Amino acid sequence: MQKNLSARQLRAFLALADTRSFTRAAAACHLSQPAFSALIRGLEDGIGLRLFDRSTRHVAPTPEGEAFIEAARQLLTQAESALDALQDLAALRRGRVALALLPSLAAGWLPGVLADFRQAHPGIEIEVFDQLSEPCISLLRSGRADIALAATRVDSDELRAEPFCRDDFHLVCPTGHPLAEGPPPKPKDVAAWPFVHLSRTSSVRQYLDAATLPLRLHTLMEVDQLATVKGMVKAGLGVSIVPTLTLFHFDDPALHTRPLRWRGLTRQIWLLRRRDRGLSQAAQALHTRLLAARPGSTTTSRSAAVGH
Amino acid sequence: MQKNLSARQLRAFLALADTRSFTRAAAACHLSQPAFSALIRGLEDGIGLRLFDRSTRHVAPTPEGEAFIEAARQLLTQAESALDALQDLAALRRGRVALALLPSLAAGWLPGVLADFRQAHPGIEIEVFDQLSEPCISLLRSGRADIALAATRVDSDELRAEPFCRDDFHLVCPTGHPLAEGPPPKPKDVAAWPFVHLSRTSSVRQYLDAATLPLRLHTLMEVDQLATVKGMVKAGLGVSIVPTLTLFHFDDPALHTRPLRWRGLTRQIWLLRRRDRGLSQAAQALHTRLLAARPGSTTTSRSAAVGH
DNA sequence: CGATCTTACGGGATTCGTAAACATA
DNA sequence: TATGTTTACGAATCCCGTAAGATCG
Repeated sequence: MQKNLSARQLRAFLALADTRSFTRAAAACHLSQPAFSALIRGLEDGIGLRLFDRSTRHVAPTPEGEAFIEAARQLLTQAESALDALQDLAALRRGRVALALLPSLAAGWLPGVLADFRQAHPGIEIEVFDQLSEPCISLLRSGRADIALAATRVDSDELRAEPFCRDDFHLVCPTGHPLAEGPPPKPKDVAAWPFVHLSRTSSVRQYLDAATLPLRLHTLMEVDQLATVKGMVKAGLGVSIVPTLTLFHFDDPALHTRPLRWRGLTRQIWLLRRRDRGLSQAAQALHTRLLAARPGSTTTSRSAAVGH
Repeated sequence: MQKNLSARQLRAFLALADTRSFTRAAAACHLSQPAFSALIRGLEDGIGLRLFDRSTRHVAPTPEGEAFIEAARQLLTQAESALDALQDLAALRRGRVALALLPSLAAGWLPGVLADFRQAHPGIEIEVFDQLSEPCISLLRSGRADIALAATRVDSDELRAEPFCRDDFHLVCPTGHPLAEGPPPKPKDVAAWPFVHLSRTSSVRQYLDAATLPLRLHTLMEVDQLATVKGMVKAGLGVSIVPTLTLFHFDDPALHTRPLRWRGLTRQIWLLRRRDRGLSQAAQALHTRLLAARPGSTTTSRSAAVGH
């Protein structure tokens, strides 16, 4: 039994049931009256049942037609609501996107991007996982995140990595500290001072160790949070080296920061996505914005404006 | 926004989501693969959103397509169930019909008709109102009955009457009674004996009075129920005259019945329907059977077989 | 006889299937 | 290279609108 049923037929049926006139219903459907008549006949033929009693002067639903009115109305409503929901997604009026990224990006750079994004698409729910690279990748693998920005390149069967931005490092020392002035400090210069390290779980430590080899920095202590680094350095206990992206933590008159150009002392941030699943429209839109506002891009985003 | 959505599109969409292959889904839809491809493209264009990510080697729903699967499945299920319900009505597998008719018809003639009808259409619910003509017509007017068989002709704006059958009258007397034999009795013959009348509320009384004018029958008593008439006559208290259709009440060796051919002593039974509303398929089917099995028709119905 | 639904019919759009081109693993 | 999707294209079908016909009040 080849049942085909179209939304137009349902709309025509309801229009006829409402107006009880082929002429008026045809007008309501923007059709000529004979075409409308054929549409109704097609519906009736498809069902194998007469839905309207028509004499030239009077049109009324048959008892069966009457019974179908409610069902048709409901059906059409649901179809339209389903399509509306889909079109809301297409138009970015609704949706959801989950982003996993490094805490440094999440705190300093992301807020401005999201502010723009949210203003453009207020209906889209955003979930942010501000985690280190490893958890970010797990979130992506498990499907809880759509996109990840992490310092680890993972280009596997499941995941696809593309370069996102580079992150340089800055020296942080108290204002007036000897390292704050003069020619750009070398590893040996920094090694002369007590150094506040970030914990090993952060990828930063690995970059530092690699870039200072064969020298070893003079470790004063290891801490987990950048805020702690700031406090220690500000108190004059030592100096530190932190990624440029985290500099917003150190915006303080008592502190001085200066860029370092040591060989190898730069890290790559990768944008990671699942290979098996495309991005939702919302994720796509956010992806576009992330790229447009990537640190170091020429496009001035609100994040840059706020940052300085 | 001209949303048109057809069941074929939904079926195609679901087939593709299930099989994840244009080729297999096209086969499932009995279409060539390019035609199927165009169908999907038409759906996507109509929505304005890509529903599948396809590379030549892999087909998978986009996140939005994924979200639509459930809605589409539900929509299609409901559409099919609505159509099935309608086709059940068309095929007389389901439905409902309400018939209002005189108690005499309801008890004697109707059961056989309904037995046949029910056997042919077990899924159709039947409601019988066994009432006198007046209530029958009220039921029809109020819409609680689809068809009425009554002794009153009502041909108004609302109701349409067509002749259904004629009903003659029989004399009822005890076996061996003088009126049981000899030439057909005339009114004056019957007037010589005590007579058991049916109550005035029955139309029978009016026909009797009219047919015996200017004579008046010798009224012994008035009762409401035919069973009471039978009891009285059987006890030898008097004789009576009853419609032929009620003769099944008097099938008793102690009683004798014989037809009367008095002028005017015949009543017309009318089949009444609403003028504003067509009959449902179930009512239509019953209507056909009522006519086919009408008393006096050549067609032998089960009612006739049982009646004798 | 007038309003309204149905039928008839020519033109245009849609949709089909076959065949060739194209793309990815 | 082989499998599977898209594009190209001619043919059949469907659908629409105009015009004529039928029917009921």
